[in-house]
Amino acid sequence: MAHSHEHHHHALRPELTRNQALVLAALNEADSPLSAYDLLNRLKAEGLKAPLQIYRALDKLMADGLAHRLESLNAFVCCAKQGHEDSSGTIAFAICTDCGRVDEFADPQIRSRLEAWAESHDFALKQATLELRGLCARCRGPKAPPAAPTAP
Amino acid sequence: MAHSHEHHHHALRPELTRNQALVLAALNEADSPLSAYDLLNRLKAEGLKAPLQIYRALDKLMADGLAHRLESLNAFVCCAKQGHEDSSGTIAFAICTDCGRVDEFADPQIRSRLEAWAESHDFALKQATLELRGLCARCRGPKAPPAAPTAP
DNA sequence: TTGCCGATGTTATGTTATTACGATACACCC
DNA sequence: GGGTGTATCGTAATAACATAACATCGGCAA
Repeated sequence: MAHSHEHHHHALRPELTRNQALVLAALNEADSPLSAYDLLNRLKAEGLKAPLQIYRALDKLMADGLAHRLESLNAFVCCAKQGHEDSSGTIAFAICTDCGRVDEFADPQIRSRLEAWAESHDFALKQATLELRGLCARCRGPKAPPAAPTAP
Repeated sequence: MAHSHEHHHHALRPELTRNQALVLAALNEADSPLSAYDLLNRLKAEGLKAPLQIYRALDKLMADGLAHRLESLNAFVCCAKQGHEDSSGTIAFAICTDCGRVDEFADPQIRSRLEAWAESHDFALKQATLELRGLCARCRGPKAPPAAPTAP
C-alpha cells in the first residue's frame, strides 16, 4: 500500500480484505452481472488466479449484503443499496435479457403475500429468490424512452 | 419396437418420444428435484448415456409445461398440474431445505404486483422465477401438524 | 514463545451445461 | 422410386460453474 490513511473508523463497514475489495470494485464497475469466472478474468491482473479466491470473496460480500447472486444467471451483482443496511427484506431483480442490466427492488406487498402463503402452508420461510426476465425500458424498443424519440 | 399399437390419437398431448417419456417418468417417481445428471444416472439402465439426451428431453418437457427448472437448485421437477394447461401464470416453488420436497403454487396477487412493478418501470416482463427456501410442514418440527397436537 | 484462528494460495477434482457433427426416421412432394 | 425438409437421436468433446483438500501465512491472546 502506498499510503496509510486507510478507513479505520466506524466499524459498521465490515473491513473488507484485499480480495473482497477487488471483487466488490469489479462488480461495481460492471454494468451487468458477472460470473465468478468473469471476475476471475478481470482480476487476473491484480494477482488473483484461482476460482476459489473469487468464490470466497463473494461469499463474504453476500454475507455482508454487499453483493447478490442471481440464480437464474449463475452470476453476481453488487447490491444497489450499499450501506442502506435494510437488506432484511425480500429482494427482487428485474433482468434485461437484451442488455443484461439488472434493476433491484423490494416490494413489501409481494413479501407479505409470500409470508402469508408460508404461514397458511406451515412453511418456515427462510429465503426467497425473485428474478424477472424481460426487456428494460431502454431495450424494449421505440416505445417512449424519456428523451430520445427514434424518428419523426 | 416389439408391438405397434402406439398412441396416435388426440394430438393435445404433445406425443412424447421415448426419451422424453423416460425423463418425465423419472421426475414423476422422484419426490424431490433431480439434476440432469441424477436423471442420467437413473436412466442409464434404459440406455441413455449422454447429458444431451437428458437436456433435450427436459427442454421439450419444459416447453410443453410438463416440467420446471428450479434455478436455485439447478434441478428439475415435474409440473404439479400436469394437463391443467393453465400454466400461463407465474408459478412459485417452495423448496424444503431439509427433505428437498417442493410445493408448487401460483398466487395471482403476487403475479399482479410483479406486473404492476413492470408496468411502472416500463419493463416488458416475459418470465419470472420465484423460489422460496425454508422448512416444510413435515420438517419444521413438532409444531402442530394438522391432527397431532403435541401435549396439553 | 506458543498456540490458535481466520484468511490465503494452490492443485486437483466434481458438477452442470453446451457445441459440433453425423446418422436415422419419417412425412411430403415430384 | 428418388429427392427434400424437418425432427429426433447418438456420441464425443469441451465449456462453464463450483468445491474439496491441504499447506501456509500473519495477527493476536494466553
